Amino acid sequence: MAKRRLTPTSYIILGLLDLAPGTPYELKSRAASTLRDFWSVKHAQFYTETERLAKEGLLSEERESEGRRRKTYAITEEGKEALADWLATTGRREVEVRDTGMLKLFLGADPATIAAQELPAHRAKLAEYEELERSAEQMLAVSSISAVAPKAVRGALLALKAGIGHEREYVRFWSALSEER
Amino acid sequence: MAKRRLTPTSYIILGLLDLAPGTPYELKSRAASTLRDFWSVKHAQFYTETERLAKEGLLSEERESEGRRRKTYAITEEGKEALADWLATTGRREVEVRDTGMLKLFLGADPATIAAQELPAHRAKLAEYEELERSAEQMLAVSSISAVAPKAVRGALLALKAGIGHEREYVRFWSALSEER
DNA sequence: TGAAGCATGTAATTTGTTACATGATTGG
DNA sequence: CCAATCATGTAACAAATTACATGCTTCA
Repeated sequence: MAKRRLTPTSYIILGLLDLAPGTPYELKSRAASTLRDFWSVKHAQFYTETERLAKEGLLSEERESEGRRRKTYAITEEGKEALADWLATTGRREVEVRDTGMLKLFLGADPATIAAQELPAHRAKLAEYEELERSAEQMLAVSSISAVAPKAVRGALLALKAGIGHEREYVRFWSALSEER
Repeated sequence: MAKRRLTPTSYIILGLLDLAPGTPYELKSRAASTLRDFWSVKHAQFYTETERLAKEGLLSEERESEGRRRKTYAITEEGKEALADWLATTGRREVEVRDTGMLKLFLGADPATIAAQELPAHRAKLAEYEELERSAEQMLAVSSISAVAPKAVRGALLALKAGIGHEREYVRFWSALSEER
């Protein structure tokens, strides 16, 4: 079983399955919102990548015997190890933005035109995040829940806070460009 | 000549060639720093993608007859049109972050561990950007230059300013997490 | 003068994306 | 009960990443 280097996509799947077993479809749903904003995975990948990971022994696979014969995956010990290793190690880092609006601006597009499209989108995203944050914090405020909340839940909230900061920055930035005369 | 949908990578190449003709290797160099931080292109792509674009008539290709027989590409009228269209249209937008540190945090890694790696990297990036900004602004301050500066130069500066804002935000964010007890 | 490291490409492999299909549910 | 839409998956295609090669400079 040749050890390939796992991709971020692999770890996303491992991480999501570390919370609970599920079908590729469920994973796709869990990955919707928030996570997709900073590392999107197309739905077909949940099928191909789970299969690969299962073949490598990092996931176990169980197929319904009747009906739709859905496959449910669960993380194995080996999978947990791989995930934990990656989370703990301080290896290759990478930060990249992939923002089509910014790219257009960079390449010489008219700032006001782009801003007109970007500003409302970022405002909306910011509002969405703030709403999410409110409800998440209410939940965690209930101490009985926060006591058992897995690391990843805390992590998701932190990432959300980061997202809010960046969205504020985006709103600031594109606002300034909208007003350009 | 079937019209495929061009990718951001295609437009990056078109945009860089819109400034001046060049070999794939030169393009790679132009794309280093700044641009790569928000849309990275691996060096092999500069070879394969220029070839595709040339085949589609968006670039013209000229090969040295002696020596290393390097290929120099230039943007064609058709290419300029394609670029301008894309820059002017307000189509599909996409914003994605692709930040391995944030992803680890999201998936449950220990915040302080990640912060210890991220914070210095972002501080360094911020310093680099600020330095770049200073020299760019000095250049543009010379009015004879700024008068002829192409749109893309202005755009690059704006994108740089955006980058600075985000790096500040990153520094703020990871600083807070480093202090966590 | 030889090693290191840029410059320059191509090929192989892996990933990611798009397209296609079809069964199940549910609101109207 | 029918049209959306959600759920579920596979297959084909395109793009990106990694590996492999090798000629040129340059500096110790």
